[in-house]
Amino acid sequence: MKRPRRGRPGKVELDFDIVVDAALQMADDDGLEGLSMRKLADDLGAGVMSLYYYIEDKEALVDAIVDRVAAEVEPAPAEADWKESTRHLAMATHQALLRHPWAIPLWSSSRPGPHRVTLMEQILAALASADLDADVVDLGFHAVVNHVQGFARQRVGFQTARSTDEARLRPGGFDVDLDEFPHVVAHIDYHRSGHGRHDEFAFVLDLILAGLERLPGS
Amino acid sequence: MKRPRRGRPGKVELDFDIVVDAALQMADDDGLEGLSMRKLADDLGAGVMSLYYYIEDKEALVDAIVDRVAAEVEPAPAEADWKESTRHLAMATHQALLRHPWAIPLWSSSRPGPHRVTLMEQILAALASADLDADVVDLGFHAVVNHVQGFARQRVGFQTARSTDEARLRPGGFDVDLDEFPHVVAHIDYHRSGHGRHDEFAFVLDLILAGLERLPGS
DNA sequence: CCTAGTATAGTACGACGTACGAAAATGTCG
DNA sequence: CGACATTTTCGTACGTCGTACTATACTAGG
Repeated sequence: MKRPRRGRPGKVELDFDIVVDAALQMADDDGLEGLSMRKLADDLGAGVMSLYYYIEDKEALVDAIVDRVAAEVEPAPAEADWKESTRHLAMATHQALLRHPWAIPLWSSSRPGPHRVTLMEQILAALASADLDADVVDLGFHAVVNHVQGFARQRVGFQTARSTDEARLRPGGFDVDLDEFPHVVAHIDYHRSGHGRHDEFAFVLDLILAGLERLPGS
Repeated sequence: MKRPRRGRPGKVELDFDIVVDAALQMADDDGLEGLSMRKLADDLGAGVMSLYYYIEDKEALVDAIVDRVAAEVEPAPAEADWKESTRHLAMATHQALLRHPWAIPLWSSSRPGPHRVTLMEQILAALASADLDADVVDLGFHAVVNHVQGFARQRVGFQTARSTDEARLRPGGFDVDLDEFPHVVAHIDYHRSGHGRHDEFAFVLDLILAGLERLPGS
């Protein structure tokens, strides 16, 4: 059934998608810095340089797995109005980023692939479908995007700093005496106590969306 | 005048601050990925391993130069009210990040040093001095921080993508056909034409601050 | 003078991304 | 059927990186 292969036979048959899938899995397991070409090839049972037949270089591979994350964000239902659509897209993006925390720092920095551009298009289209000035659309777009990325970053940042053991084990070069920073302590406690925790993300998101309507542009 | 040195003499006298200063300079010149221990030692005319007498490892060094950036943010004048203070801190941070673009991705991810904690404290203190609920203080803090970081990232992102030459020279693994994404094209054009350019950062910042007052908490 | 502490470095190891080019299969054409 | 181009795989090797280990040279204190 398997159509005969073309080139020189290897231990396994490779493929762009196979390579990217394995890379995504490895990033999910070991983080971004745990993703190396050599380990990836070993995982696949292939030679290192075989990978380079399908990808330009490691940077392109990383771009590809980031775009895979963007592909996980499902479009909003067709009948949704602009606010529901934007809300849906923001929350779906937020959840995708939490599933792949290594992607958070790359979300806006690396070159966007087709799926991420599609996602941008959907958000912009949703905002444009409201009766808002172009200024307000632009503003709202960045507000939403910043909120998604900023919140995700803060969330995983606190997550890793949560286990006080690790924080003590790795005091770093600095030992900041927190007693001198009462507001910072209060802020940390606020989050620790799970105060805004329930769904702060959605709450602030709705504030942003509601705020857009109030602006001069309707 | 120069007090006699203690240890084995090297070609130059080292020091924590000297090392960090040179590292900061190198990051400013060549970016984060251009900062290597070897080049840093060469720059200083010292041996590579000499650096490790003053710093734990490269990560700690990076933490240190990020904190230097935070140190460049001057506190708000004492007579300013909460809104003026927050505004001042946000804008000063924004400008510091634009002076050191390599620091933007690290701003929230790496372990905060004393100066960054001090900056957080100042922002939180400013917000707390207003008559706002704790919820609103928390919300406002993250809104401001996200805005600062998100805006800086977007700014330098567009800056590098600005020269259309480079964007064409490096088409990457993807070639996204922009014709299918009219809203994205419009959005890019909007920014290209320098529309919101004048001081969009401050404009949106003021919107955020004004929005905080309107919330149930006064 | 001797010992402890301080400061500087050379060497070497393992990991990384990847340039280069050889090699083995299949397809096409005479 | 044979010659050649094309497609795919991969071994080797180079340069770079962070840094563990160790040796060394100086000063201060006893």
